This record gives sequence, structure tokens and C-alpha cells, in this order.
Amino acid sequence: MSHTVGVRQAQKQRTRQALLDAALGLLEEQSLSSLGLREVTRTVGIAPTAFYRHFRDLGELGVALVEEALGSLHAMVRTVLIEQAGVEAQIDSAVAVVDRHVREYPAHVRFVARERHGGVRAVRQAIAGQLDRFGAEVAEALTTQPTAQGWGADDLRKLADLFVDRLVTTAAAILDTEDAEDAEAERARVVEAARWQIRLITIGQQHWRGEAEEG
Amino acid sequence: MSHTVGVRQAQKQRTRQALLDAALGLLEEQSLSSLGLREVTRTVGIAPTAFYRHFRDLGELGVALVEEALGSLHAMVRTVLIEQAGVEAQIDSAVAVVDRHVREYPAHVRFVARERHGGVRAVRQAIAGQLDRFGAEVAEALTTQPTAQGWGADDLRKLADLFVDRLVTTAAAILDTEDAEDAEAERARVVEAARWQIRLITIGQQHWRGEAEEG
DNA sequence: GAAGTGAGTGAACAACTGTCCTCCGAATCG
DNA sequence: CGATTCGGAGGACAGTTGTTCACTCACTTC
Repeated sequence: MSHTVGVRQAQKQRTRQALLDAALGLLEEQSLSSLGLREVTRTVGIAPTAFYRHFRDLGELGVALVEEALGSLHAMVRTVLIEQAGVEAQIDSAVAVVDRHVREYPAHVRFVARERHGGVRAVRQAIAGQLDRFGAEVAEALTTQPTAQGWGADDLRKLADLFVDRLVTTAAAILDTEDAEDAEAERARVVEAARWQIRLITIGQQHWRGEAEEG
Repeated sequence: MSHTVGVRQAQKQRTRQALLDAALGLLEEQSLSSLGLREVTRTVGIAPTAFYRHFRDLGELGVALVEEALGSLHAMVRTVLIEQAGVEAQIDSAVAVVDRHVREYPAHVRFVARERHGGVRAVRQAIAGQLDRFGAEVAEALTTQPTAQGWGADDLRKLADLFVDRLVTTAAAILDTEDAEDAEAERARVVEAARWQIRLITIGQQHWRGEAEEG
């Protein structure tokens, strides 16, 4: 057991990761359906044919990128919603998580925003699946909230989707601020607007039952 | 004045429109940055070089498509918000407008959703500009509402952006239902969810001041 | 009715694409 | 230690791409 069981397999995963990184970099200024296989292998520094040892085509690479971009976020979102006590604290830290994630992995976020409705079906479906999971997880987290007692599962899911959509849109909006004149100020404005909007949604949530009973 | 002042100019605009239509069709299954100039001219049936008589490049064509897809919508949104009396009626008809527009011009909607965060900067900016206009128009329409009296312009704009984002997301979600098993049922579900969510936002709006004064 | 304009043509260009095939050589296995 | 697996190299293939240039010829203008 002294040898790290697989010098070969380790090297394979290293070039696989290099392919993913190179693709992600190139995708900052174009979309997946226009990305070339040779373009990717060229920046990695390997022969074009070597690509096929790792992915069937660029769509498969795209799906792997989706997993890399969104897969690790599930645990984070879950802990945020559970650990924080109080609605206000939850909103702040949820928005903060999004803000931080965009700052740390801007290329991943840009990729997801771009390919969510992009030209490659398999990638679209992968992203849709991940966002669907987010919706379900948030909905489940909401069931433990005191403000959501007595709510039906359907309504909780719609509310959760509203939150998730708001956060995704916020992430994309934060990215767009990079083009602005005073980027950091614009970014702060977007983040503050997101907090305000989510707060308003929670207020709607708190008064929902009363309104429903009146109608 | 018997001759329609410009047989030549009329023909030019006809092929220009043919280029836009052909591009829109091809863009149903790919994104703009992967669309080929020759691909477009081939489906129109003209020589590749004739393209340059109408657009400098495909980016310029994309910007024209944005105008075609979103430009006509401003008047419609405005009349919906003014003519309808009562919040509930406004929500219903706003969602109905979106639903109808997606049904009538699915390719245009798909194009906007795809290129909103797509790989061509000029097109992204054109879409962002149009959505910004929508936000401003909805905000202005809200100022005449009784429920918005006493609200600051900033808050009204954030609220308006929340509505606009919700409608844009809904349009994209409706498009995605085309892949579902029972497309029409899924579509109805998405539309109903949108109505529910917007209703919840308006409830938040109605109780906002009370909450703000408490804090 | 002659001169001029300009949308569309067609050939040619170098550069690029994805995929096939054969081969190499180092890590793995028995 | 010999046999085998397999990540990667390299050549070759037929297609495609955007852009150039000189051109035609129906329409417009004077």
C-alpha cells in the first residue's frame, strides 16, 4: 500500500481536470455550442484525439462542468438554512453565500447562467435537474420553519422555487456588474436589492394565510 | 406617387427580413456565437457575401433580433397595467400576456432567454437595455397605483424589477415545458405557479410599510 | 434615355473543424 | 520478468468557416 494505488489513474484525472479548467476558461467569452474540441485540447497542450479518452463529446464535458459548478452547493445551502435562526439572518446569510460563491467561482457561475437556456440539451437538463434539487431542498428546509406551519407541500414548493429563482437571478446580476463603471458599488446595490426583494417575499409569506381566507 | 417609392429598397428589406427569419429558425437549436454566416445565407438562398449588404456581422443581426423580439412588447405591457382595474386582474392579464406571447413567438422568446447571458456582448447589452426599460415602465405604472402611495422611487423600482424578473423567468419556464410529457398540463402548472408567486409578492407589498415601521 | 447606384453573384483564399486510424511507450498485472 | 492495458501522439481525411475581390444587371436619378 505504499504506492498510491494508481499513478496512471491519477494522471488521467489530472488531464481530465485540465480539460475542464481549460474549457471553463474559454467559455468565459463564448458559449458551449461554439466551443471547439481542438480549441480545448490546444490550450491544455495535448493532442486533439486524446480528448476522446475522457469525454465522448463537448456536451459530456459540459455536464461534468455543471456538476462541478453546482454539486458542491447543496450542502452549503442546506446548512445555511438550518443553522441560522430567524428569518432576517437566513436571508442575509443566503444572499451572502451567493455573493461569496460568485466572487470565488465567477467562471462557474457564468457558465451556468449562460448554458441554463443554452444550445446543448444535455447540459440544459443537467442544470434544470440541479436547480430542481435546490428547490426541493429549500422546500424541505422550510417545513421546519414556524412561519410555514399549516402550509401545503405544493405551496411551500412554489415559495421555495421563488427563493431559488431569486438567488439564481441575483447571481447572474452580480456577474453583470463586472462591466459597470464602479463595479463594486453596483455589486453592493444588486446585493442590497436582492435582500430587499427576498424580505418582501417573506412578508408576503407571513400574511398569506389571512389573505387566502378572505378570498 | 404611383410608384411605391422604392421597389429596390422594398426588396432589400424583404431579404433582410428573410435573413432575420432564417437566423431565428436556426437559433432554435444552437446559440448565436455558434451560428454561421454561411449557414444563414444558405437557408435564405443567397450568396454568403450578400449578407454584408445588411449586417456587419452576426452580432449586429442579433441586436436587430432583440429589437424584433422585445421592442413591440413595451406598448402591450403598458396598456395591460393601465387598463386593468384591481391588482388581481392586473396579475392575471400580465401573466396571460406572457403566456400568449410565448405561444405566438416561441422562437423569439427562446432567443432572448438564450442570449440574455450568451456569448455575444452587444446582444447581451441590447437585451439588458430592453429589460431595464421594462423595469422603468412598470415602476412608472406602479406610481399611479393606490397601494403604492407613499413609496419611494427606489423601492418602487426594486418592486418593478421583481415583477419583471418573475415574468421573464416564467416565459423561459413555459418554453421548457415543451420537452415535458404532458406539455399542456405542465404549462398550465407553470402559469398557475407564476400567478401564485406574483400574488404573494403583492401581498408582501401591501404589508411592507407596516413591517418597515416596526423594524 | 444616359449615367450611376447598389443588391446580389461566384470564384478563390487560408484557416479551421471533428473524427478516423495507426502507432508509441510507460504504468499495470500475472 | 514478460504480457497487456491504455493515455496520448501524429498524420490524414473531407468539410466547413469568414472575408476578399471583381463582376453583373435591374433599378433609380437627372
